[in-house]
Amino acid sequence: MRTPEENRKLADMLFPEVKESPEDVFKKYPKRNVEGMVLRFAPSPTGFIHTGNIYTGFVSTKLAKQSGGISILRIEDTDKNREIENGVTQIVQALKGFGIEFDEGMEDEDNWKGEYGPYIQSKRIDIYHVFAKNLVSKGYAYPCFLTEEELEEIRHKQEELKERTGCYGKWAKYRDASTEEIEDLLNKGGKFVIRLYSTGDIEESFNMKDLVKGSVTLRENDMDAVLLKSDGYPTYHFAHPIDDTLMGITHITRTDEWFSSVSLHVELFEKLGFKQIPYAHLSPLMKLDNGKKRKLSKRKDPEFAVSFYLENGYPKKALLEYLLNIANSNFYDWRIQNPQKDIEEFELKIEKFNKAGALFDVIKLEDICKNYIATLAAQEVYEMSLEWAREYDEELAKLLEENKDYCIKIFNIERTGEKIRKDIAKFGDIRDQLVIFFDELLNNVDIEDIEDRVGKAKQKNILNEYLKVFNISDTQEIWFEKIRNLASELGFEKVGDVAMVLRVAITHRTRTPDLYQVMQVLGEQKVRERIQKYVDMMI
RNA sequence: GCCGCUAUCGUCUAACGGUUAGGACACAGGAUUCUCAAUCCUGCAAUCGGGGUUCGAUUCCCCGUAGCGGUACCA
Repeated sequence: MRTPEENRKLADMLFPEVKESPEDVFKKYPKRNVEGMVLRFAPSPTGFIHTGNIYTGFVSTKLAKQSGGISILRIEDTDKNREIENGVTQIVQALKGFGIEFDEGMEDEDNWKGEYGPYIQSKRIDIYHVFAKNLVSKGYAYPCFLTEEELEEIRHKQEELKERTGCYGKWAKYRDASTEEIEDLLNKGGKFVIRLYSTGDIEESFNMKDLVKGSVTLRENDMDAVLLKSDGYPTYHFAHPIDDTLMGITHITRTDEWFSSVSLHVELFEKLGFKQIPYAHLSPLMKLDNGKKRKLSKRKDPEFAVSFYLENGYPKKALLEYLLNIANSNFYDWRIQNPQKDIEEFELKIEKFNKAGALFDVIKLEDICKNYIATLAAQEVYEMSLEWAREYDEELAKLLEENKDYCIKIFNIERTGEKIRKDIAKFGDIRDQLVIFFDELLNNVDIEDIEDRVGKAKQKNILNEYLKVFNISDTQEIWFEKIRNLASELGFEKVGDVAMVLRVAITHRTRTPDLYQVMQVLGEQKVRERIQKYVDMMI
């Protein structure tokens, strides 16, 4: 064991450039004076934004906002190996695309807003070093010179002995090394990391409250975890208590995978002399893989990349609704009762979060999307489709731009009144729905064959007769009356058969929106043309 | 292996220790002055297993089992 005096000397030896004390640092980060929750979303800039990121980011900003608090975007870029160019901008843009914005934090690679910055960990190295030095001087941390090979060796030995793997207790070779030995290694240029000098006992348990999980029992930590890597960057474990404390975070919302490290974090809060910030561990989004549930992963599940939803044109708000539904499943009941309200008005409750991970259910998502789009006015559908198309389907964008009024009329079919059509889940579906309204698109698709139902001669007969009575200004009642009369005159039992012949002649499809409305939108001339063309084709 | 968390229809979930275990999505059937969609109605379908505690257990306790997460100089 080193004496307090030796530890102070060691601290100076290790961090000669660090002059500040923790108190000095705290002066730059005054206590906040806010009523609500101060929450942070802290992703790594790996260049891959996944649905889980949107989920955590959305939930954090929503909780902060509805409580009258502050939301922060902090970037955790302490792993240089995983960094990617423009990673920060990508995250910011992706979140912004979903309407998720923060009160403080990074705005792109170099800029941030807020008084508690820097909001990117690579620019906070000097801060971490102040606390690391302080910990060393108190004997709560020490330099460790174990190489990767040595660590590997230790692990093998532990496995052979069936002991827990890791750097702890008697296995932590350098925790009680003498100052002389350390100095010697330093002089030889030995690479080192700074480790926690853990005083926990794995045999001891303690209780704590997690805002989502409730009361939990944990073993004390006894691992001499790495605090500062050999490149001087902090590990997540070390940066977390420091950043969250300095930034005045009131509740730590993070994904469940961190739960196992809570006891380590608790020990760090203690050793750093910080007040423990309460945790809320959010269960992760899962997917079914070969019949097994598992956490969504970046590498294995490209379909959970946010870009997937954007490319297919899932309405962003509907995705948020789906995520809200996963967070607090009573959201759906609320939505049924308040079909028109904005999700801003729904109050998310942290204690209602589900404890187990939820499977990501695309079917349910599509249901929400359909319902969402059904609440929009034709004009809005047009605008959103156009916005999407401009980015992902230029040809469609052109079509929409050149036929604005016509398209709005199309989108208005079965959008008013009692029976609202719910067949659009995503803007990627729009193109297919427009096909029957544009000759140039219609000519490229095969005509659905209904000869089995109604023979050619009869079809021809129906159409010729219909052309004689067709009048575009008929009301829907008269329109239908005419079809019914035609059916009985020509000896058809079912009105549907006659309507089907008309439908196929006009749209080339057996399944379309309300035929009367479709014809109204197409206009008299086009309807006559198409019917005539179909008749001529019948030989 | 070890540590921890979780466990209700296929999925997301609800149920002061007392309910015919409820709802939503999906699915199936029916209704609807045209097909599809929508809408309405009906149906299908669950408390992981075993022990306790209790008059009574989905609910509390224990033991299994399963799933998930962690077990890194990744976050």
